[in-house]
Amino acid sequence: MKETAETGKRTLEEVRDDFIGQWGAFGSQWGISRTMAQIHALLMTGPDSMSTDEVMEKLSISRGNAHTNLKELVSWGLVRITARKGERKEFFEAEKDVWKIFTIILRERQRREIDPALELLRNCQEETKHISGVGAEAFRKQVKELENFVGFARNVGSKVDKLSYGPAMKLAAKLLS
Amino acid sequence: MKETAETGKRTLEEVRDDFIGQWGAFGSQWGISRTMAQIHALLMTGPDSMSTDEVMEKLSISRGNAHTNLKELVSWGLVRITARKGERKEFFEAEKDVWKIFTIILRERQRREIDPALELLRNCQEETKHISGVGAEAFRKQVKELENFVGFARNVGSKVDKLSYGPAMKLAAKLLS
DNA sequence: CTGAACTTTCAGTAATATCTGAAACATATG
DNA sequence: CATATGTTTCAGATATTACTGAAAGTTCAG
Repeated sequence: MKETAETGKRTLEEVRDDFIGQWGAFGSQWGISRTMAQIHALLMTGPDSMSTDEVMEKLSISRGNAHTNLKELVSWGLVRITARKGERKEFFEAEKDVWKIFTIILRERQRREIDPALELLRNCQEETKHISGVGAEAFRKQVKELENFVGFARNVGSKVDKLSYGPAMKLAAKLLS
Repeated sequence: MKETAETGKRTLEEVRDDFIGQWGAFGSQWGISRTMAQIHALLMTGPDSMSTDEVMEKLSISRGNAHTNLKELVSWGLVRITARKGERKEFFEAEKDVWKIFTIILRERQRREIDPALELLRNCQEETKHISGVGAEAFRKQVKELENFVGFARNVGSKVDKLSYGPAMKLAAKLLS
């Protein structure tokens, strides 16, 4: 926690760099790479779009790393490519609307994790249908219950995904009351 | 996908081992270690509690690894230590109730990830309160919005945590209608 | 107390995930 | 074209995380 000697106050740049670093650490606790989360934090909290070179510079990372993670963010839909007149370079700007960010991540994780998990659970039941015995019963029962729950969670997720911020808040207000 | 040559059907053990393996892979996409997820899957889908040695044997892992991850599961509250009469060893049994499993994980992640994130967001606002300029405005605005959203999500999570399965289903039914 | 049964720790090793830097590729400009 | 500018790829290097196995620690029965 670097700070100016005199006042005990840190500059915007110091606070922001700190934020970006820690946000990256959070990201890596999830399945997201540290750099991807950092770039997202960088673009999200800045006023302007940035080029690959600016991102490299600001985060002290290699071109390859910057490139790969920027494109990964674009593929998630969390970052868009924009143009600046008179410039040939690509510039990147982040989605800033938190509800949109949330639904994008929700959708992506459903697709990448929930759906395959559901399929696994269904297959396991299908394949052990014909087997009897205490072991098979225990296995099937638990897998069935997991499937019910995961399927249920998936439905809730899909529904929430379709909501926009306002209605979602209203619904939550009801829940929280 | 090993299967018996004659029938095209796999045995319970084959299907279950496959399930455990894949469940472990899902776990490692989250912040959970592969082994921890595998042990949980193993205990959850079996009819009986198991000793450390049985877990080692079934998953072909070392004693140290089995031990560490079993204790980690116990610290999460996903696994309990039980005794068997006439045996000095510790036996481990998993929580099987899916709603309980869900709320345990929810609570643990709130504590480990959401709360620290909220603190970060609050600090960042506090520390940049006094700074002006377009960069500072953009930063503060975005951080504020993130804080609102994360705080909101935390509240919803806490509320859900306190629900039991029945009421939760009812609520969800309303949401899904 | 002594040894057997069991649990815990941890230094070293292995596996995995991530990053770098440079070369290949693509495209626009004069 | 030839060159400059910008993008993409990827083999090798590095960093991070997880695992092993053996030794030390603990507990209990006789």
